[in-house]
Amino acid sequence: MRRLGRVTEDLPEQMQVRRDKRERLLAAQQDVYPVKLPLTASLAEVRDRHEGLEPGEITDDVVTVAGRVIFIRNTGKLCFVKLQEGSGVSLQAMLSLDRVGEERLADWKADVDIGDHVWVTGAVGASRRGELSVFADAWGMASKALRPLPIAHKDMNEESRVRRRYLDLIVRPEARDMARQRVAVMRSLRNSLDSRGYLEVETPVLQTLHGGAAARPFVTHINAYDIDLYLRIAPELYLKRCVVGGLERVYDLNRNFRNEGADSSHSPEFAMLEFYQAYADYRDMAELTRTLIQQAAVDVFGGTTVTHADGSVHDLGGDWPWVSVYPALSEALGHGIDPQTPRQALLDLADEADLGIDPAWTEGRIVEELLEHHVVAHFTGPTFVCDYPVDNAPLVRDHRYEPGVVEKWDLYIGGVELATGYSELVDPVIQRERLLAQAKLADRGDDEAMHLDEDFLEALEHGMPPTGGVGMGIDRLLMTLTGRGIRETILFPLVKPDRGASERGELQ
RNA sequence: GGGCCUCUAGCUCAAUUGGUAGAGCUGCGGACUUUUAAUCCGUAGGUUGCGGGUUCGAGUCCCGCGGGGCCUACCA
Repeated sequence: MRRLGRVTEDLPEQMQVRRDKRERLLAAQQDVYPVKLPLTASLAEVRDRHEGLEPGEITDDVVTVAGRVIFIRNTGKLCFVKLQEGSGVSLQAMLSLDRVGEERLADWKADVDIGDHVWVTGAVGASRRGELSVFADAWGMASKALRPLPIAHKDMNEESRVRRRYLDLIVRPEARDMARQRVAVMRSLRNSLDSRGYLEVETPVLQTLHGGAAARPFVTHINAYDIDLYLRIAPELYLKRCVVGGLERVYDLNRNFRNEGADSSHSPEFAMLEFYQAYADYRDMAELTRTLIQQAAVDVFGGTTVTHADGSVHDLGGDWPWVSVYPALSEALGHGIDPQTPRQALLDLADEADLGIDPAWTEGRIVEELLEHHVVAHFTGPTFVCDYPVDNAPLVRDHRYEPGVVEKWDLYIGGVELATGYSELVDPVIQRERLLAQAKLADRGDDEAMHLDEDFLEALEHGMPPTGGVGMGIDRLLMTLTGRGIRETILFPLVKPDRGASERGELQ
Protein backbone atom coordinates (compact mmCIF):
# COMPACT_ATOMS: atom_id res chain seq x y z
CA MET A 1 0.00 0.00 0.00
CA ARG A 2 1.29 3.41 -0.89
CA ARG A 3 0.67 6.20 1.52
CA LEU A 4 1.93 9.11 -0.43
CA GLY A 5 1.03 11.71 2.14
CA ARG A 6 3.53 10.33 4.61
CA VAL A 7 6.50 9.85 2.39
CA THR A 8 8.39 13.10 2.71
CA GLU A 9 7.55 14.06 6.27
CA ASP A 10 8.61 10.93 8.13
CA LEU A 11 11.68 10.24 6.04
CA PRO A 12 14.92 9.43 7.84
CA GLU A 13 17.45 12.20 7.51
CA GLN A 14 19.72 10.32 5.12
CA MET A 15 16.95 9.83 2.60
CA GLN A 16 15.76 13.38 2.91
CA VAL A 17 19.28 14.65 2.27
CA ARG A 18 19.53 12.69 -0.95
CA ARG A 19 16.13 13.86 -2.14
CA ASP A 20 17.17 17.42 -1.45
CA LYS A 21 20.33 16.96 -3.48
CA ARG A 22 18.33 15.62 -6.39
CA GLU A 23 15.99 18.60 -6.25
CA ARG A 24 18.87 21.01 -6.05
CA LEU A 25 20.64 19.49 -9.06
CA LEU A 26 17.48 19.45 -11.13
CA ALA A 27 16.81 23.07 -10.20
CA ALA A 28 20.33 23.91 -11.40
CA GLN A 29 19.51 22.37 -14.78
CA GLN A 30 21.75 19.38 -14.18
CA ASP A 31 20.66 16.06 -15.58
CA VAL A 32 20.59 13.71 -12.63
CA TYR A 33 19.33 10.80 -14.73
CA PRO A 34 20.92 11.23 -18.17
CA VAL A 35 19.56 8.91 -20.83
CA LYS A 36 22.88 8.13 -22.46
CA LEU A 37 26.53 8.54 -21.52
CA PRO A 38 29.50 8.74 -23.93
CA LEU A 39 31.35 5.86 -22.27
CA THR A 40 34.54 4.67 -23.93
CA ALA A 41 35.39 1.68 -21.77
CA SER A 42 34.08 -0.61 -19.08
CA LEU A 43 35.87 -0.72 -15.77
CA ALA A 44 36.97 -4.26 -16.57
CA GLU A 45 38.45 -3.13 -19.89
CA VAL A 46 40.44 -0.40 -18.18
CA ARG A 47 41.76 -2.94 -15.71
CA ASP A 48 42.68 -5.37 -18.48
CA ARG A 49 44.47 -2.70 -20.51
CA HIS A 50 46.58 -1.31 -17.69
CA GLU A 51 47.78 -4.09 -15.48
CA GLY A 52 50.94 -3.46 -13.52
CA LEU A 53 51.42 0.30 -13.78
CA GLU A 54 54.14 1.75 -11.60
CA PRO A 55 52.93 3.83 -8.63
CA GLY A 56 52.49 7.43 -9.78
CA GLU A 57 52.60 6.52 -13.47
CA ILE A 58 49.96 8.23 -15.60
CA THR A 59 49.23 7.01 -19.13
CA ASP A 60 47.85 9.05 -22.02
CA ASP A 61 44.86 6.71 -22.30
CA VAL A 62 41.90 8.98 -21.62
CA VAL A 63 38.68 7.13 -20.87
CA THR A 64 35.11 7.87 -19.89
CA VAL A 65 33.79 5.25 -17.49
CA ALA A 66 30.82 4.89 -15.18
CA GLY A 67 29.86 2.87 -12.15
CA ARG A 68 28.15 2.80 -8.83
CA VAL A 69 29.90 4.60 -6.01
CA ILE A 70 30.70 1.94 -3.40
CA PHE A 71 33.35 3.82 -1.49
CA ILE A 72 34.15 7.47 -1.16
CA ARG A 73 36.88 9.42 0.57
CA ASN A 74 36.88 13.17 0.26
CA THR A 75 39.80 15.22 1.55
CA GLY A 76 40.42 18.92 1.14
CA LYS A 77 41.76 19.00 -2.38
CA LEU A 78 41.71 15.38 -3.48
CA CYS A 79 38.78 12.98 -3.59
CA PHE A 80 38.89 9.23 -4.00
CA VAL A 81 35.98 7.16 -5.18
CA LYS A 82 35.63 3.47 -5.91
CA LEU A 83 33.25 2.69 -8.75
CA GLN A 84 31.73 -0.74 -9.27
CA GLU A 85 30.12 -2.06 -12.44
CA GLY A 86 27.73 -4.92 -13.04
CA SER A 87 30.42 -7.56 -13.35
CA GLY A 88 31.48 -6.74 -9.81
CA VAL A 89 34.72 -5.22 -11.12
CA SER A 90 35.63 -2.00 -9.37
CA LEU A 91 37.99 0.82 -10.25
CA GLN A 92 39.17 3.87 -8.36
CA ALA A 93 38.81 7.39 -9.66
CA MET A 94 40.61 10.40 -8.23
CA LEU A 95 39.31 13.95 -8.45
CA SER A 96 41.92 16.57 -7.68
CA LEU A 97 41.67 20.33 -7.42
CA ASP A 98 44.32 20.58 -10.14
CA ARG A 99 42.34 18.64 -12.68
CA VAL A 100 38.65 19.30 -12.08
CA GLY A 101 38.89 22.80 -10.63
CA GLU A 102 37.55 24.37 -7.48
CA GLU A 103 33.90 24.50 -8.49
CA ARG A 104 33.50 20.94 -9.70
CA LEU A 105 35.43 19.58 -6.75
CA ALA A 106 33.08 21.42 -4.41
CA ASP A 107 30.12 20.09 -6.40
CA TRP A 108 31.49 16.57 -6.10
CA LYS A 109 31.67 16.82 -2.33
CA ALA A 110 28.22 18.35 -2.11
CA ASP A 111 26.37 16.14 -4.59
CA VAL A 112 27.75 12.59 -4.58
CA ASP A 113 26.78 9.91 -2.10
CA ILE A 114 27.66 6.26 -1.75
CA GLY A 115 25.24 4.35 -3.96
CA ASP A 116 25.03 6.95 -6.73
CA HIS A 117 26.05 6.11 -10.27
CA VAL A 118 28.57 8.57 -11.64
CA TRP A 119 30.76 8.91 -14.72
CA VAL A 120 34.28 10.29 -14.93
CA THR A 121 36.53 11.26 -17.83
CA GLY A 122 40.29 11.25 -17.41
CA ALA A 123 43.63 9.60 -17.94
CA VAL A 124 44.29 6.13 -16.59
CA GLY A 125 47.15 5.89 -14.15
CA ALA A 126 48.21 4.56 -10.81
CA SER A 127 47.97 6.36 -7.50
CA ARG A 128 51.05 6.85 -5.36
CA ARG A 129 49.93 3.77 -3.51
CA GLY A 130 49.95 1.92 -6.82
CA GLU A 131 46.18 1.56 -7.23
CA LEU A 132 44.88 1.72 -10.77
CA SER A 133 42.82 4.89 -11.07
CA VAL A 134 41.20 7.28 -13.47
CA PHE A 135 42.56 10.79 -12.91
CA ALA A 136 39.37 12.67 -13.60
CA ASP A 137 39.23 15.88 -15.60
CA ALA A 138 35.44 15.86 -15.59
CA TRP A 139 32.66 14.03 -13.84
CA GLY A 140 28.89 13.89 -13.77
CA MET A 141 25.96 12.18 -12.16
CA ALA A 142 24.72 9.09 -13.99
CA SER A 143 21.91 8.23 -11.57
CA LYS A 144 21.21 9.68 -8.16
CA ALA A 145 20.36 7.13 -5.45
CA LEU A 146 17.80 8.21 -2.88
CA ARG A 147 18.56 5.51 -0.35
CA PRO A 148 21.85 4.63 1.33
CA LEU A 149 23.64 1.36 0.63
CA PRO A 150 24.02 -1.02 3.55
CA ILE A 151 27.49 -0.79 5.07
CA ALA A 152 29.93 -2.87 3.10
CA HIS A 153 31.91 -4.64 5.79
CA LYS A 154 28.99 -6.26 7.62
CA ASP A 155 26.70 -8.76 5.92
CA MET A 156 23.03 -7.96 6.00
CA ASN A 157 20.97 -10.51 7.87
CA GLU A 158 19.59 -13.37 5.82
CA GLU A 159 16.08 -12.04 5.61
CA SER A 160 17.21 -8.68 4.25
CA ARG A 161 19.44 -10.39 1.73
CA VAL A 162 16.51 -12.35 0.36
CA ARG A 163 13.95 -9.57 0.49
CA ARG A 164 16.24 -7.02 -1.11
CA ARG A 165 18.40 -9.16 -3.31
CA TYR A 166 19.52 -6.19 -5.39
CA LEU A 167 21.36 -4.86 -2.34
CA ASP A 168 22.81 -8.28 -1.66
CA LEU A 169 24.08 -8.35 -5.24
CA ILE A 170 25.68 -4.92 -4.93
CA VAL A 171 27.35 -5.59 -1.63
CA ARG A 172 28.22 -9.28 -1.52
CA PRO A 173 30.43 -10.91 -4.15
CA GLU A 174 29.14 -14.37 -3.19
CA ALA A 175 25.64 -13.32 -4.20
CA ARG A 176 26.89 -12.21 -7.62
CA ASP A 177 28.86 -15.45 -7.96
CA MET A 178 25.80 -17.55 -7.23
CA ALA A 179 23.73 -15.71 -9.84
CA ARG A 180 26.39 -16.44 -12.44
CA GLN A 181 27.05 -19.99 -11.32
CA ARG A 182 23.40 -20.83 -11.60
CA VAL A 183 23.29 -19.67 -15.20
CA ALA A 184 26.56 -21.42 -15.93
CA VAL A 185 25.25 -24.72 -14.57
CA MET A 186 22.14 -24.48 -16.73
CA ARG A 187 24.23 -23.61 -19.76
CA SER A 188 26.46 -26.61 -19.08
CA LEU A 189 23.46 -28.93 -18.81
CA ARG A 190 22.06 -27.56 -22.06
CA ASN A 191 25.38 -27.97 -23.82
CA SER A 192 25.75 -31.55 -22.62
CA LEU A 193 22.27 -32.50 -23.76
CA ASP A 194 22.38 -30.55 -27.03
CA SER A 195 25.67 -32.22 -27.97
CA ARG A 196 23.96 -35.60 -27.56
CA GLY A 197 21.22 -34.79 -30.02
CA TYR A 198 18.67 -33.65 -27.47
CA LEU A 199 16.01 -31.11 -28.34
CA GLU A 200 14.96 -28.52 -25.78
CA VAL A 201 11.19 -28.19 -25.78
CA GLU A 202 8.76 -26.14 -23.76
CA THR A 203 5.82 -27.81 -22.09
CA PRO A 204 2.81 -25.95 -20.74
CA VAL A 205 2.76 -24.37 -17.31
CA LEU A 206 -1.02 -23.98 -17.36
CA GLN A 207 -2.61 -27.41 -17.43
CA THR A 208 -6.15 -28.68 -17.14
CA LEU A 209 -4.88 -31.74 -15.27
CA HIS A 210 -1.83 -31.93 -13.04
CA GLY A 211 0.21 -35.05 -13.56
CA GLY A 212 3.67 -36.52 -13.64
CA ALA A 213 4.29 -36.33 -9.91
CA ALA A 214 2.49 -36.73 -6.62
CA ALA A 215 2.23 -33.21 -5.32
CA ARG A 216 -0.47 -30.71 -4.50
CA PRO A 217 -0.86 -28.16 -7.28
CA PHE A 218 -1.54 -24.45 -7.34
CA VAL A 219 -4.95 -23.73 -8.83
CA THR A 220 -5.77 -20.77 -11.03
CA HIS A 221 -8.64 -19.82 -13.31
CA ILE A 222 -8.94 -18.96 -16.97
CA ASN A 223 -11.70 -16.44 -17.60
CA ALA A 224 -11.94 -17.12 -21.33
CA TYR A 225 -12.99 -20.73 -20.74
CA ASP A 226 -14.30 -20.25 -17.23
CA ILE A 227 -12.49 -23.31 -15.92
CA ASP A 228 -9.85 -23.88 -13.27
CA LEU A 229 -6.31 -24.63 -14.36
CA TYR A 230 -3.35 -26.07 -12.51
CA LEU A 231 0.19 -24.79 -12.54
CA ARG A 232 2.56 -27.52 -13.69
CA ILE A 233 3.89 -29.85 -11.02
CA ALA A 234 6.04 -31.78 -13.55
CA PRO A 235 6.53 -31.72 -17.32
CA GLU A 236 6.74 -35.51 -17.58
CA LEU A 237 3.52 -36.39 -19.35
CA TYR A 238 4.12 -33.79 -22.06
CA LEU A 239 7.69 -34.87 -22.65
CA LYS A 240 6.44 -38.42 -23.14
CA ARG A 241 3.98 -37.16 -25.72
CA CYS A 242 7.01 -35.70 -27.48
CA VAL A 243 8.72 -39.09 -27.48
CA VAL A 244 5.58 -40.72 -28.87
CA GLY A 245 5.63 -38.05 -31.55
CA GLY A 246 9.14 -38.94 -32.60
CA LEU A 247 11.09 -36.29 -30.74
CA GLU A 248 13.13 -39.10 -29.27
CA ARG A 249 15.56 -37.10 -27.20
CA VAL A 250 13.87 -34.19 -25.45
CA TYR A 251 14.39 -32.11 -22.37
CA ASP A 252 12.67 -29.28 -20.60
CA LEU A 253 14.64 -27.08 -18.27
CA ASN A 254 11.61 -25.77 -16.53
CA ARG A 255 9.93 -24.25 -13.53
CA ASN A 256 7.57 -26.35 -11.45
CA PHE A 257 5.13 -25.24 -8.80
CA ARG A 258 4.15 -27.38 -5.84
CA ASN A 259 1.73 -26.20 -3.22
CA GLU A 260 3.50 -27.77 -0.28
CA GLY A 261 5.80 -26.90 2.56
CA ALA A 262 8.57 -24.39 2.14
CA ASP A 263 11.78 -24.97 4.08
CA SER A 264 15.55 -24.94 3.68
CA SER A 265 15.41 -27.53 0.88
CA HIS A 266 11.94 -26.98 -0.60
CA SER A 267 10.77 -23.94 -2.57
CA PRO A 268 7.17 -23.71 -3.85
CA GLU A 269 8.58 -22.60 -7.18
CA PHE A 270 11.61 -24.60 -8.24
CA ALA A 271 13.64 -25.37 -11.32
CA MET A 272 13.87 -28.87 -12.71
CA LEU A 273 15.48 -30.56 -15.64
CA GLU A 274 13.61 -33.48 -17.13
CA PHE A 275 15.05 -35.40 -20.04
CA TYR A 276 13.85 -38.43 -21.96
CA GLN A 277 15.67 -40.64 -24.40
CA ALA A 278 14.11 -43.32 -26.59
CA TYR A 279 15.84 -46.71 -26.58
CA ALA A 280 17.61 -45.95 -23.32
CA ASP A 281 16.92 -47.64 -19.97
CA TYR A 282 17.36 -46.44 -16.45
CA ARG A 283 21.00 -47.52 -16.32
CA ASP A 284 21.79 -45.50 -19.45
CA MET A 285 20.02 -42.52 -17.96
CA ALA A 286 21.97 -42.84 -14.70
CA GLU A 287 25.22 -42.78 -16.64
CA LEU A 288 24.09 -39.70 -18.52
CA THR A 289 22.96 -38.01 -15.32
CA ARG A 290 26.33 -38.61 -13.68
CA THR A 291 28.05 -37.19 -16.75
CA LEU A 292 25.83 -34.11 -16.77
CA ILE A 293 26.56 -33.37 -13.12
CA GLN A 294 30.28 -34.01 -13.39
CA GLN A 295 30.52 -31.90 -16.54
CA ALA A 296 28.63 -29.08 -14.83
CA ALA A 297 31.10 -29.23 -11.93
CA VAL A 298 33.99 -29.08 -14.38
CA ASP A 299 32.47 -26.27 -16.46
CA VAL A 300 31.54 -24.09 -13.52
CA PHE A 301 34.00 -24.99 -10.78
CA GLY A 302 36.92 -26.34 -12.78
CA GLY A 303 36.81 -29.93 -11.58
CA THR A 304 34.76 -32.70 -10.01
CA THR A 305 36.05 -31.84 -6.56
CA VAL A 306 33.93 -29.01 -5.23
CA THR A 307 34.41 -26.87 -2.16
CA HIS A 308 31.35 -25.87 -0.20
CA ALA A 309 30.66 -22.56 1.49
CA ASP A 310 31.66 -24.06 4.84
CA GLY A 311 35.02 -25.09 3.44
CA SER A 312 34.24 -28.82 3.21
CA VAL A 313 35.49 -30.60 0.11
CA HIS A 314 33.39 -33.08 -1.85
CA ASP A 315 34.56 -35.42 -4.56
CA LEU A 316 31.96 -36.00 -7.28
CA GLY A 317 34.39 -37.73 -9.64
CA GLY A 318 34.53 -41.29 -10.95
CA ASP A 319 31.79 -43.89 -10.87
CA TRP A 320 29.08 -43.71 -8.27
CA PRO A 321 27.99 -46.77 -6.31
CA TRP A 322 24.63 -48.47 -6.75
CA VAL A 323 22.52 -49.72 -3.87
CA SER A 324 19.48 -51.90 -4.43
CA VAL A 325 16.56 -51.18 -2.12
CA TYR A 326 15.66 -54.64 -0.78
CA PRO A 327 19.17 -56.16 -0.50
CA ALA A 328 20.55 -52.98 1.08
CA LEU A 329 17.70 -52.78 3.53
CA SER A 330 17.95 -56.48 4.39
CA GLU A 331 21.64 -56.06 5.13
CA ALA A 332 21.10 -52.96 7.24
CA LEU A 333 18.33 -54.66 9.20
CA GLY A 334 20.08 -57.99 9.52
CA HIS A 335 16.74 -59.40 8.50
CA GLY A 336 15.82 -60.49 4.98
CA ILE A 337 12.97 -58.61 3.40
CA ASP A 338 11.69 -58.54 -0.16
CA PRO A 339 8.59 -57.29 -2.01
CA GLN A 340 6.66 -60.27 -0.67
CA THR A 341 7.37 -59.50 2.99
CA PRO A 342 3.98 -59.20 4.69
CA ARG A 343 2.73 -55.83 5.82
CA GLN A 344 2.72 -56.72 9.51
CA ALA A 345 6.41 -57.65 9.42
CA LEU A 346 7.19 -54.26 7.86
CA LEU A 347 5.12 -52.48 10.48
CA ASP A 348 6.99 -54.32 13.24
CA LEU A 349 10.30 -53.22 11.75
CA ALA A 350 9.06 -49.65 11.56
CA ASP A 351 8.02 -49.84 15.21
CA GLU A 352 11.45 -51.11 16.21
CA ALA A 353 13.01 -48.09 14.49
CA ASP A 354 10.43 -45.84 16.16
CA LEU A 355 9.16 -44.55 12.82
CA GLY A 356 5.75 -42.95 12.74
CA ILE A 357 3.71 -44.85 10.14
CA ASP A 358 0.49 -43.58 8.65
CA PRO A 359 -1.95 -46.53 8.52
CA ALA A 360 -2.95 -45.54 4.99
CA TRP A 361 0.56 -46.07 3.64
CA THR A 362 1.24 -48.86 1.20
CA GLU A 363 3.85 -51.54 1.86
CA GLY A 364 6.18 -49.84 -0.60
CA ARG A 365 5.84 -46.55 1.20
CA ILE A 366 6.77 -48.21 4.49
CA VAL A 367 9.78 -49.83 2.83
CA GLU A 368 10.92 -46.42 1.60
CA GLU A 369 10.57 -45.05 5.08
CA LEU A 370 12.73 -47.86 6.46
CA LEU A 371 15.20 -47.24 3.66
CA GLU A 372 15.56 -43.56 4.52
CA HIS A 373 16.18 -44.35 8.14
CA HIS A 374 18.50 -47.34 7.84
CA VAL A 375 20.32 -46.82 4.56
CA VAL A 376 20.07 -43.37 3.00
CA ALA A 377 20.92 -41.55 6.21
CA HIS A 378 24.36 -43.17 6.16
CA PHE A 379 25.42 -42.24 2.63
CA THR A 380 28.56 -40.19 2.31
CA GLY A 381 29.29 -39.77 -1.40
CA PRO A 382 26.95 -39.73 -4.40
CA THR A 383 24.87 -42.92 -4.51
CA PHE A 384 22.25 -44.39 -6.82
CA VAL A 385 19.50 -46.22 -4.96
CA CYS A 386 17.64 -48.53 -7.37
CA ASP A 387 14.85 -51.01 -7.82
CA TYR A 388 12.07 -49.50 -5.76
CA PRO A 389 8.77 -51.09 -4.79
CA VAL A 390 6.10 -50.53 -7.39
CA ASP A 391 3.55 -48.75 -5.17
CA ASN A 392 4.85 -45.23 -5.36
CA ALA A 393 6.03 -45.24 -8.95
CA PRO A 394 3.01 -45.50 -11.24
CA LEU A 395 4.88 -44.24 -14.30
CA VAL A 396 7.76 -46.74 -14.14
CA ARG A 397 7.96 -50.13 -15.80
CA ASP A 398 8.37 -53.34 -13.80
CA HIS A 399 11.87 -54.61 -13.31
CA ARG A 400 12.92 -56.93 -16.12
CA TYR A 401 14.06 -59.69 -13.68
CA GLU A 402 12.97 -58.86 -10.14
CA PRO A 403 9.28 -59.25 -9.37
CA GLY A 404 7.58 -56.55 -7.28
CA VAL A 405 10.06 -53.78 -8.00
CA VAL A 406 10.39 -51.22 -10.76
CA GLU A 407 13.32 -49.94 -12.78
CA LYS A 408 13.77 -46.72 -10.93
CA TRP A 409 16.69 -45.04 -9.21
CA ASP A 410 17.09 -42.07 -6.93
CA LEU A 411 20.38 -40.23 -6.81
CA TYR A 412 21.46 -39.00 -3.40
CA ILE A 413 24.29 -36.54 -2.95
CA GLY A 414 25.08 -35.03 0.40
CA GLY A 415 21.94 -36.44 1.98
CA VAL A 416 19.69 -34.76 -0.57
CA GLU A 417 17.65 -36.51 -3.23
CA LEU A 418 18.97 -34.83 -6.30
CA ALA A 419 17.51 -36.74 -9.22
CA THR A 420 15.34 -39.70 -10.12
CA GLY A 421 15.41 -41.86 -13.22
CA TYR A 422 13.20 -44.54 -14.72
CA SER A 423 12.85 -47.07 -17.41
CA GLU A 424 9.56 -45.52 -18.40
CA LEU A 425 6.35 -47.50 -18.43
CA VAL A 426 5.20 -47.61 -22.05
CA ASP A 427 2.58 -50.39 -21.94
CA PRO A 428 -0.63 -48.36 -22.31
CA VAL A 429 -2.80 -51.01 -20.67
CA ILE A 430 -0.71 -51.27 -17.52
CA GLN A 431 -0.28 -47.52 -17.49
CA ARG A 432 -4.04 -47.08 -17.55
CA GLU A 433 -4.47 -49.53 -14.68
CA ARG A 434 -1.86 -47.72 -12.59
CA LEU A 435 -3.34 -44.29 -13.26
CA LEU A 436 -6.83 -45.58 -12.55
CA ALA A 437 -5.68 -46.80 -9.18
CA GLN A 438 -4.21 -43.38 -8.52
CA ALA A 439 -7.41 -41.68 -9.62
CA LYS A 440 -9.35 -43.81 -7.16
CA LEU A 441 -7.05 -42.61 -4.41
CA ALA A 442 -7.82 -39.10 -5.56
CA ASP A 443 -11.52 -39.76 -5.23
CA ARG A 444 -10.90 -40.73 -1.64
CA GLY A 445 -9.63 -37.25 -1.05
CA ASP A 446 -5.94 -37.71 -1.73
CA ASP A 447 -5.47 -34.51 -3.72
CA GLU A 448 -1.86 -35.32 -4.47
CA ALA A 449 -2.78 -38.33 -6.55
CA MET A 450 -3.14 -37.84 -10.24
CA HIS A 451 -6.38 -37.43 -12.08
CA LEU A 452 -6.76 -39.60 -15.12
CA ASP A 453 -5.12 -37.98 -18.13
CA GLU A 454 -6.99 -39.57 -21.03
CA ASP A 455 -5.09 -37.57 -23.61
CA PHE A 456 -1.79 -38.89 -22.29
CA LEU A 457 -3.08 -42.47 -22.25
CA GLU A 458 -4.33 -42.13 -25.80
CA ALA A 459 -0.89 -40.92 -26.84
CA LEU A 460 0.68 -44.00 -25.26
CA GLU A 461 -1.76 -46.22 -27.15
CA HIS A 462 -0.17 -44.99 -30.37
CA GLY A 463 3.04 -46.66 -29.24
CA MET A 464 5.86 -45.15 -27.23
CA PRO A 465 9.32 -46.60 -27.83
CA PRO A 466 11.21 -48.01 -24.89
CA THR A 467 12.42 -44.89 -23.11
CA GLY A 468 14.50 -43.77 -20.18
CA GLY A 469 13.68 -40.58 -18.29
CA VAL A 470 15.23 -38.44 -15.59
CA GLY A 471 14.10 -35.55 -13.43
CA MET A 472 16.72 -33.49 -11.65
CA GLY A 473 16.31 -30.56 -9.28
CA ILE A 474 18.37 -27.61 -10.47
CA ASP A 475 18.20 -25.70 -7.20
CA ARG A 476 19.35 -28.80 -5.40
CA LEU A 477 22.14 -29.32 -7.89
CA LEU A 478 23.34 -25.80 -7.11
CA MET A 479 23.10 -26.63 -3.40
CA THR A 480 25.12 -29.79 -3.97
CA LEU A 481 27.82 -27.95 -5.89
CA THR A 482 28.08 -24.91 -3.60
CA GLY A 483 26.84 -26.05 -0.19
CA ARG A 484 24.43 -23.10 0.00
CA GLY A 485 20.78 -23.17 1.08
CA ILE A 486 18.02 -23.28 -1.51
CA ARG A 487 17.06 -19.68 -0.81
CA GLU A 488 20.54 -18.57 -1.78
CA THR A 489 20.53 -20.49 -5.05
CA ILE A 490 17.34 -18.71 -6.15
CA LEU A 491 17.60 -14.98 -6.83
CA PHE A 492 14.10 -14.19 -5.70
CA PRO A 493 12.68 -16.99 -3.56
CA LEU A 494 9.10 -16.59 -2.43
CA VAL A 495 8.90 -14.56 0.78
CA LYS A 496 5.83 -13.59 2.70
CA PRO A 497 5.03 -9.91 2.43
CA ASP A 498 6.22 -7.93 5.41
CA ARG A 499 2.80 -6.59 6.27
CA GLY A 500 3.94 -4.50 9.18
CA ALA A 501 6.37 -2.54 7.02
CA SER A 502 3.89 -1.92 4.22
CA GLU A 503 1.24 -0.68 6.62
CA ARG A 504 3.67 1.80 8.03
CA GLY A 505 4.37 3.05 4.52
CA GLU A 506 8.02 2.07 4.65
CA LEU A 507 7.85 0.17 1.39
CA GLN A 508 6.28 3.14 -0.33
C1' G B 1 0.41 -28.64 12.09
C1' G B 2 3.51 -28.73 17.01
C1' G B 3 7.74 -26.82 19.92
C1' C B 4 11.79 -23.39 20.83
C1' C B 5 14.22 -18.81 19.56
C1' U B 6 14.03 -13.99 17.37
C1' C B 7 12.37 -8.68 15.55
C1' U B 8 15.92 -2.13 18.87
C1' A B 9 18.71 4.17 14.41
C1' G B 10 19.89 3.88 7.09
C1' C B 11 23.20 -0.98 8.11
C1' U B 12 25.38 -4.37 11.93
C1' C B 13 24.57 -4.96 16.95
C1' A B 14 24.40 -3.56 22.73
C1' A B 15 21.13 -2.31 26.89
C1' U B 16 22.44 -6.06 34.42
C1' U B 17 17.09 -8.36 38.86
C1' G B 18 11.61 -4.06 35.20
C1' G B 19 14.43 2.14 36.58
C1' U B 20 16.62 8.42 31.70
C1' A B 21 17.25 3.38 24.83
C1' G B 22 23.44 3.13 23.55
C1' A B 23 27.89 1.94 20.21
C1' G B 24 30.41 1.31 15.44
C1' C B 25 29.78 2.37 10.48
C1' U B 26 26.61 5.58 7.65
C1' G B 27 24.60 10.89 7.73
C1' C B 28 25.24 16.26 8.72
C1' G B 29 29.06 20.71 9.80
C1' G B 30 34.45 21.54 9.83
C1' A B 31 40.21 20.30 8.89
C1' C B 32 43.26 17.38 5.50
C1' U B 33 46.36 16.42 -2.31
C1' U B 34 47.26 9.52 -1.76
C1' U B 35 42.44 7.59 0.83
C1' U B 36 40.76 2.53 0.44
C1' A B 37 36.39 -0.14 7.57
C1' A B 38 41.31 6.84 6.91
C1' U B 39 42.33 10.20 11.02
C1' C B 40 40.92 14.48 14.10
C1' C B 41 36.99 18.09 16.10
C1' G B 42 31.75 18.94 16.46
C1' U B 43 26.69 17.04 15.73
C1' A B 44 22.09 14.66 14.44
C1' G B 45 19.45 10.30 14.15
C1' G B 46 14.26 5.92 17.71
C1' U B 47 6.19 4.80 17.75
C1' U B 48 12.31 -0.85 20.48
C1' G B 49 7.58 -5.40 14.36
C1' C B 50 1.98 -4.22 15.44
C1' G B 51 -2.11 -4.12 19.17
C1' G B 52 -3.60 -4.85 24.09
C1' G B 53 -2.49 -5.86 29.43
C1' U B 54 0.23 -5.88 34.37
C1' U B 55 3.12 -1.99 36.93
C1' C B 56 4.59 4.18 40.12
C1' G B 57 7.60 2.77 35.81
C1' A B 58 8.02 -2.08 30.15
C1' G B 59 13.05 -2.89 24.86
C1' U B 60 12.75 -6.22 29.25
C1' C B 61 6.98 -9.51 32.25
C1' C B 62 1.85 -11.49 30.29
C1' C B 63 -1.87 -12.16 26.04
C1' G B 64 -3.06 -11.74 20.80
C1' C B 65 -1.40 -10.77 15.75
C1' G B 66 2.50 -10.31 11.85
C1' G B 67 7.64 -11.34 9.82
C1' G B 68 12.03 -14.41 10.20
C1' G B 69 15.13 -18.67 11.92
C1' C B 70 15.95 -23.62 13.98
C1' C B 71 13.94 -28.38 15.39
C1' U B 72 9.95 -31.67 14.49
C1' A B 73 5.90 -33.52 11.56
C1' C B 74 4.25 -33.90 6.54
C1' C B 75 6.51 -34.55 1.64
C1' A B 76 8.15 -38.58 -5.42
